[in-house]
Amino acid sequence: MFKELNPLLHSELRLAVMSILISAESADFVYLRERTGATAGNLSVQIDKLQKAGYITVTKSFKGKMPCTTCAITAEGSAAFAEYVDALADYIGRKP
Amino acid sequence: MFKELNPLLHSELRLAVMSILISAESADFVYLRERTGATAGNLSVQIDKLQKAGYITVTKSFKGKMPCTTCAITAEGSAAFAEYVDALADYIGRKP
DNA sequence: TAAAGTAGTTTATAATATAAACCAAATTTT
DNA sequence: AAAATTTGGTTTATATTATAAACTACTTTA
Repeated sequence: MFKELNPLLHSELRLAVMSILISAESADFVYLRERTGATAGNLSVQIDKLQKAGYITVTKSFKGKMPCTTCAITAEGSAAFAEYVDALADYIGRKP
Repeated sequence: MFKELNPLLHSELRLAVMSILISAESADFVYLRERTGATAGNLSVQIDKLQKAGYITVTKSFKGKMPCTTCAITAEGSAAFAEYVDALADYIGRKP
């Protein structure tokens, strides 16, 4: 009955990041920090986990002279997100 | 944009328990353990947390000679669950 | 009556989330 | 141009959480 909830996605901040990237396709560190309201430290750690899981790609570049970290969702991340949402339906009683 | 996800409900097992109690109104320990697939120890701890939060009531009795722990959702628990589901919609992009 | 099962609780440990402290480079202020 | 501040992060320490393993108390079965 209850499907397992992917623990990598079952985290408030990582879920928020994935949620943004699902519709934005690409977003930089500062944007993600502002949209989620997270601290930079926390965001840094969670981005790292999502990247290591292969759910997002992280690209480092410069915008002018300032460093810029850009994140984008991968096909794998997109699929995992969809699966998570589907599993959640069991718990919250809303069929997708 | 992203509402806070009630950390008491944002837990796989506690969410499963609440989900069952939302539709069952009352369920005993063994039933909850079987439905969720959780270990008795974990379930015991999580039931305790939900009770302390005022989200469920826990009644101890005997079925024949065997002890029986029965859980039921409270109005407060029901409201918190609804609020959690509503907040989740922000993250998973499904309006309730 | 000994062994095995039931219904849990307590406790120890592993995993997680989070913020605080830090760093290097860029920018602004004096 | 030196000092102070801001920006864009990372690392690390700590608090919280989840979980299983070990335990208790009692019951049933062989």
